[in-house]
Amino acid sequence: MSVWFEKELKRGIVSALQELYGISEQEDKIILQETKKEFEGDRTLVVFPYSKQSGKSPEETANQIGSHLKANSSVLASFNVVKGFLNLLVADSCWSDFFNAVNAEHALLFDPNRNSDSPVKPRFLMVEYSSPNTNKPLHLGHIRNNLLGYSVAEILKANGHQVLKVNLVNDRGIHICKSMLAWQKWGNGETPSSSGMKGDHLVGKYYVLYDKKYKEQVEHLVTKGMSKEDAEKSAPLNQEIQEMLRKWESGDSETRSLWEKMNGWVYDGFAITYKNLGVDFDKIYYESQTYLLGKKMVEDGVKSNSFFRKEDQSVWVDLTAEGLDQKVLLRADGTSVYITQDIGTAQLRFDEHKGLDQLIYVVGNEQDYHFKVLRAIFQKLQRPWADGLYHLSYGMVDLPSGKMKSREGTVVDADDLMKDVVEEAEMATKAMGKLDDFDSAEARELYHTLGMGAIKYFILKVDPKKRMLFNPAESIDLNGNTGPFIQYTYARIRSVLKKGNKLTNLPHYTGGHSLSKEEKQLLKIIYSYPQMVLEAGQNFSPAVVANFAYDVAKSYNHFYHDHVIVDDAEPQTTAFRLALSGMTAAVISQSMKLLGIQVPERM
RNA sequence: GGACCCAUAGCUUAACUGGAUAGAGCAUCUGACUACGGAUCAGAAGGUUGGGGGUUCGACUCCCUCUGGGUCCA
Repeated sequence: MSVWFEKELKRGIVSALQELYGISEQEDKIILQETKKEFEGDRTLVVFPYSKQSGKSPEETANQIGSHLKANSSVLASFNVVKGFLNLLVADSCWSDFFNAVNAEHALLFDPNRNSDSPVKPRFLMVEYSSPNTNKPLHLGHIRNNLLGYSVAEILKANGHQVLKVNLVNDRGIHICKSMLAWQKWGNGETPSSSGMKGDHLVGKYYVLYDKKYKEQVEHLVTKGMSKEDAEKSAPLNQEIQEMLRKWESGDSETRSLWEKMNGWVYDGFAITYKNLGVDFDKIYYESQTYLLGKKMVEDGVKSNSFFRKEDQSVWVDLTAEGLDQKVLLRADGTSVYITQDIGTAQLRFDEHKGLDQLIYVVGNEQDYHFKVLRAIFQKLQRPWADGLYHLSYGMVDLPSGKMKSREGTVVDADDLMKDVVEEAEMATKAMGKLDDFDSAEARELYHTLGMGAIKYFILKVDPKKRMLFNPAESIDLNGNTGPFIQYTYARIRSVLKKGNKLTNLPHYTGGHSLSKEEKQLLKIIYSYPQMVLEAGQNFSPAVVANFAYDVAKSYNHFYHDHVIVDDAEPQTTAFRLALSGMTAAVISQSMKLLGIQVPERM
């Protein structure tokens, strides 16, 4: 397909370098960046690196390459040189050809291999995200995790990969027992239906209650003269909780059935939260089902001398050669630690899914060390897939008041937060009085779309690696660089298209429309969609997609402001602009979909 | 004690992985067509990219150091 001028430019540059200076350069090594707005041109070649080899000044080198290109390429309209920057202006026909090709074949808009000779090799990937504990409800930190995981999975799919979304539920351990014990002692048989509470919140309530009672006991002992450390150990609740964990591990039927009952409540609650968040999973793993495999693997590792046992019977791995520390894998009493179950889970996944290339863990950056260790362990065990373990590490969400602590109740609850932003969207929409003929169900759906659009965009537009600040007291913005701004632009385009569709005498666009500055700018951005998806996939960054969607919306609004789209007197221009609007809407909708954000037809 | 991460305008943040005059939004001030949707658009003001040194034709980006914040490992 001749539409794709970049290849031709690169080819031209390669032969210019060869013929002018005898420099052999690979075509895919040539980097053409977008020309900055202040300068004339579409693509820029930085020639500083070549000027050394050419023996000429940067300016002269750029001029020579430019002239050579101009003489040998039909896609180049003109060029100019500023210092060592060679700015290339592409012929308008390139953009028109692109427009016509997409107009005829809509799927070209999103084809990941559209601008490239070497298609991305499809891979088989697994993305683990969410990973909640069953002792408390989801909070703000989980929201970032869920949105990131879901979006990254969608982006990778858009790159042509096969992707499995999985969740790992931390459903066992001492913290789970705390809620169970507190409920048993003080719950009086309370259930989600008897209390009207969401199951995860109910269980979370008893987790907090346990902690409160436990602290009271410890304090009481301390006032009697015991040291804090001893008090923490000998508090009656601590004794009981240890006993409960032992019972659980030995499979005591009463403990197990309480555990199943309460976890069931939590799962019902999570299901609602996940639904509201709009995330889902292809498969759910439970630590209670994988930790034994982890233990077994650790024992096997001792036999094969990958790990070693200390006198106190605890098992360790020595990673000092890899620049890490020694790390416990099994405690002296034989109980497993965090990483034990991760070992089992990873092994299970690669056993279950033959051909899995990469396992991507979406987990906060406080676990950076943990995942370095995990990978080093599998390298030590010589698993061929060890290098396929990838930790997608993201920054914490900070509150103005400092860190969230669930035991102290200083958390931003996920359900509350979603409710708040949806209400915020409702108030804003009502204030604008745009509800016209919405019935109440439609209106509710719209509030949800807008509220969730606001919070999702707000979180995803920030580079995942960076920690971000979230102030729940200040309501989420709806104007400017926000989800609703993009949603608004989409709804507006749909509205224009509707008007255009009513025209009875509208011809099919046959060409000949000469591009205005704004139209060309919009086309350029639309053109870059596959490039953007590729970059987002390589960096595991929804932020790239979010910023792109904003650029598209902004660019469209600019165009919209300066041009009349539907004009009875200009049928060809109208046809062109309607088609361009349709492409814009499609690109916005698709980008937002990658972020897990819906776009409304009206708002 | 050891290791890792972060710092950009009053606030929230971009910067194509070393390129041109560091872009946006919010907040502030000024302006826009009797409208294809004003949740829009145009403009003003706001920066020694935490401080100092180094490498380079060129540094927010790489190296060293200091300061401040955060995290992890015994």
